[in-house]
Amino acid sequence: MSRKGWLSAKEVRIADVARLAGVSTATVSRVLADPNKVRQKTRDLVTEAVRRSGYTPNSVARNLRTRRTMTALVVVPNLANPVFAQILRGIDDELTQSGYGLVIGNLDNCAEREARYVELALSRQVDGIILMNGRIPESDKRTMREAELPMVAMCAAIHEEKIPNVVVQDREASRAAVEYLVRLGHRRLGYIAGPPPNVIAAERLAGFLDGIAEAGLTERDFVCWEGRFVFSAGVAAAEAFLRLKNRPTGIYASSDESAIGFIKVVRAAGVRIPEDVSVIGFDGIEFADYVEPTLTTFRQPLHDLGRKGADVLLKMIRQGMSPEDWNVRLPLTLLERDTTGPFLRDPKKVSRQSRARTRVLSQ
Amino acid sequence: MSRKGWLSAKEVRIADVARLAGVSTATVSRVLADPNKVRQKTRDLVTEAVRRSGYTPNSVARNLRTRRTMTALVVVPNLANPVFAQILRGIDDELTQSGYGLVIGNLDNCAEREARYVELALSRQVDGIILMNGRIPESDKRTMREAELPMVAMCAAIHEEKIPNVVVQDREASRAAVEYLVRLGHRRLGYIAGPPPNVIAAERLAGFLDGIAEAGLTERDFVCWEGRFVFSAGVAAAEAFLRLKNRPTGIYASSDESAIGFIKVVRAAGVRIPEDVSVIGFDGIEFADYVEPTLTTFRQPLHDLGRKGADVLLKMIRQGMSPEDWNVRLPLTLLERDTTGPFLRDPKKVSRQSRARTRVLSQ
DNA sequence: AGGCAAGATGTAATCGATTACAAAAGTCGA
DNA sequence: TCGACTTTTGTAATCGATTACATCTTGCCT
Repeated sequence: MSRKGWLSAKEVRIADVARLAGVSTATVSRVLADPNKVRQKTRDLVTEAVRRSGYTPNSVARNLRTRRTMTALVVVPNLANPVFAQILRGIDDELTQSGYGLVIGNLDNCAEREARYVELALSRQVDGIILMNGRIPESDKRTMREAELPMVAMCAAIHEEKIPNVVVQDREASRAAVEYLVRLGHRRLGYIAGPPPNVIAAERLAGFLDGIAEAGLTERDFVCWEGRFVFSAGVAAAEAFLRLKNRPTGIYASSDESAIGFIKVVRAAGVRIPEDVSVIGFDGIEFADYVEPTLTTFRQPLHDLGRKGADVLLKMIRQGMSPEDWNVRLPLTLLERDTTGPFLRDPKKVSRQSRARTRVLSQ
Repeated sequence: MSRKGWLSAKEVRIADVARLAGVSTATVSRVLADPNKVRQKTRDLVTEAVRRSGYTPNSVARNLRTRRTMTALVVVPNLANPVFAQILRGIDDELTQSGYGLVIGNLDNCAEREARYVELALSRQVDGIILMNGRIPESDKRTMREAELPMVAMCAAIHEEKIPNVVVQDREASRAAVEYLVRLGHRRLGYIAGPPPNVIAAERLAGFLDGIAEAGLTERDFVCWEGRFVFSAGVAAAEAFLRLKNRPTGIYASSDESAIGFIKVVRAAGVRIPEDVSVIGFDGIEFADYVEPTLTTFRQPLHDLGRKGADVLLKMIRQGMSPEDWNVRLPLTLLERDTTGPFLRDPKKVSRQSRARTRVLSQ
């Protein structure tokens, strides 16, 4: 009952191949799934019939019967963010290697879309889910837990049983960023935060405050600006910064994009980086090495993070929901470049040394 | 016959809902598909049963029966490239609006993966395909044409019947870029190309040559460097540039990333932009506005391009393969910023004026 | 009340594979 | 050559929805 136009061509089914090869559909199926199960001679017959007919199995039918789709759903808050793009590549590599495919669900910070993806998952179109959005409605969590669908949370610590977290050491690295600025002599700091409801943003903020406390600083020694991990957030922070009478000399931005936005604006206003103000970012996107001056930042092991997340998901899918604790927290690397320098009481002409150092965050 | 662990929970099917509501499965199905087809009273009964049981239709089964998946496959060469990320958002918006989902196939410049996606498409897991890879093996083209799967080519002119192209005016804009540099007085030009097998790269190169011819320049007046649209390509081009005795003063890079990579390296070598060398890019990625100096470039209407591509695909899916010519070629916008300036015979101290102009490419 | 059209619901076939189970074919030693 | 056992193949049920067609209600007009 082929439809209007484009399906009119011969739609070849497994039965056609079976007829052509003079065997049953079961045999054809077996040849395709596990060739050793059928005799060499029959196998050749079938293989030839498949080739001649140009048969491709209908995987929708297969998925229905096997109750598996060999596909995982990955929900990202924002595809345009290079951080997620890199993580996705890691996930993709790992899944592909195991014969799984992936569907990417882009939220674009639009809650409404979220429902669509929950739906997708619940309707058995995928075998598991990786969530990278920082906040998930309670109702959805409940629904999905009830559906007992394997699920891992990345970039967003979900404190739920049965949902492992695969994340980086956001809090520790944030603490270390402050420590780094303090060690350079900065005693008045600024922080460009992430969006408040986001769990990662909260972690990094906590780390920042850890560092503040550790350095013996108080509330009067720092300023916080709210951001959304994007360029424009840095721009807004910079504008606020420029209005201050008593400006911080050390800025920690919780994302590279916001660091870069900040730098652009303050430099345009005549502020020198790093002579007047040091800036350190977070993420380690490729771009950070192409701005002027090159951005000091903590690099996330994005590709590894993706692989690890997919690895954990695959384990859950294959072994069923496991009681074991599969939480993972990967360390970051400090890339010390040109936007940070020692605090100068009297910033005059300073010859900038060019660097090329990289050291691993010690914990 | 629930599997090992995670499927042991009650798997609720349409029959369960039907029983609960005291109606047939047909009625339940109708309520879900088109509520007006059933009487108010029955409808309420069913709705309530659905709610109570927590039923979600199994879309794999539905897809098998309806022979549609309401899903499109989008193949991209490189997810990490912000150009594709933006196009994807446009595609996603359009598809979502029409109730379609999308699967993203990331090639990562790895031909082997390509086969996977052809397979995916052929196995009826998607209703249509959008291809953004610049080169598609002949064999695949044939296979897919035979399968008569709706397909549109974006960012890659495929000269095939039944495969509409939705692209930007690569060639025209390239020509205009040269014209722009020439009008500024530059008579010695450099071109950072894309990867040769890529159709887009070829279009842009052709446009560059158009511009050269139009300006009355000859082969001795320009240099070409091969690239791959990425940062590192610009870096390599810059190194070659620096080795030249008679350097070009106007550079046209066929991607923003390569322009940015180029600028970073030549500036480090003491070349001033735009006093010594003018650089114009192509793409208009957000990032181009955050480098120093801000990059003059042709902006692609990425979001619109994505929407348009998806729109054409949906038309093909809904109306069948059409003989009509659905080719689309969108215009670009010149963003005139700070990396370009007039040719200076004797480049001394020049006060740079800050700009904020944008004008639309006239064709 | 009777008749008829329109509307609502149910029955059962169908989509295209996989796979449990049964049946047939092959292998091998006595 | 005859079981006994293993390997290979076939038959038919199954996955979970949709939908053509048949049947049953309902409403309305005379």
